[in-house]
Amino acid sequence: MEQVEIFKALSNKTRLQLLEWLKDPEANFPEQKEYGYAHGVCVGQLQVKAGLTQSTISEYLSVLQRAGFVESTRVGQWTYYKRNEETFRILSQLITDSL
Amino acid sequence: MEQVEIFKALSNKTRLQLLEWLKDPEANFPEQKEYGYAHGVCVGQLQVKAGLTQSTISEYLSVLQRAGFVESTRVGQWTYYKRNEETFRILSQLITDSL
DNA sequence: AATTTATATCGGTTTTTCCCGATATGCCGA
DNA sequence: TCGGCATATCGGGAAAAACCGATATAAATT
Repeated sequence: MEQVEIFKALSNKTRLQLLEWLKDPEANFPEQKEYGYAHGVCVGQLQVKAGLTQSTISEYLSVLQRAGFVESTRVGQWTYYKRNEETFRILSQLITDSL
Repeated sequence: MEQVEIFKALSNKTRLQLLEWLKDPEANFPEQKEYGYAHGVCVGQLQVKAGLTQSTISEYLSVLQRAGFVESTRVGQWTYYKRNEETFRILSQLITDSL
């Protein structure tokens, strides 16, 4: 992934918001409590909270995934997304080291 | 400055290139040796090296300045730009702390 | 097999970004 | 004060991004 693509992924308010929400699924998505948070949060919950259409959120999650900020797990008919903290650490390091 | 604006400033190949060149003015802009590097590199040098028009580079430097990545100094008819390392440190910190 | 539910993908409209040429501004030397 | 040089700003065309609604796919339910 190109550096510039990484930053593009972060250049959108909604996408930043999704990443922030995913920092604390329990607090931000209590509706999902009965299903657990092991693999993160499913697309539908994120979509409702963001208030944009399903297609848009799906696309945004895909952008974040291509940049490495989230990973997805398919469970039955649901796709769960959770943060990949490693990528954030690497990015932080990249900024101090090579930017 | 909004977080998203910071990342937008970094979402362009040429702007990232400018920041990289400014890390080592002596190595990347030997033509400017006789004028010194105290205040960084002047717009014209950056423009020639980038191979885009003067207006584009001027605009890009302005974007980087608004985001805090560079600062400018006017000396006679020249405007010199240099990196503001503090901003990079803050951004790196922001990513580990709040992103 | 048919229906429902969750997500992904596709095609299109609007907004934003990229990058240009032309022009304005500001500083300098003749 | 004029002409020239460096930079900034302005207006615009082309490309990309931000969304949307419609449709496709895939799994679960009947």
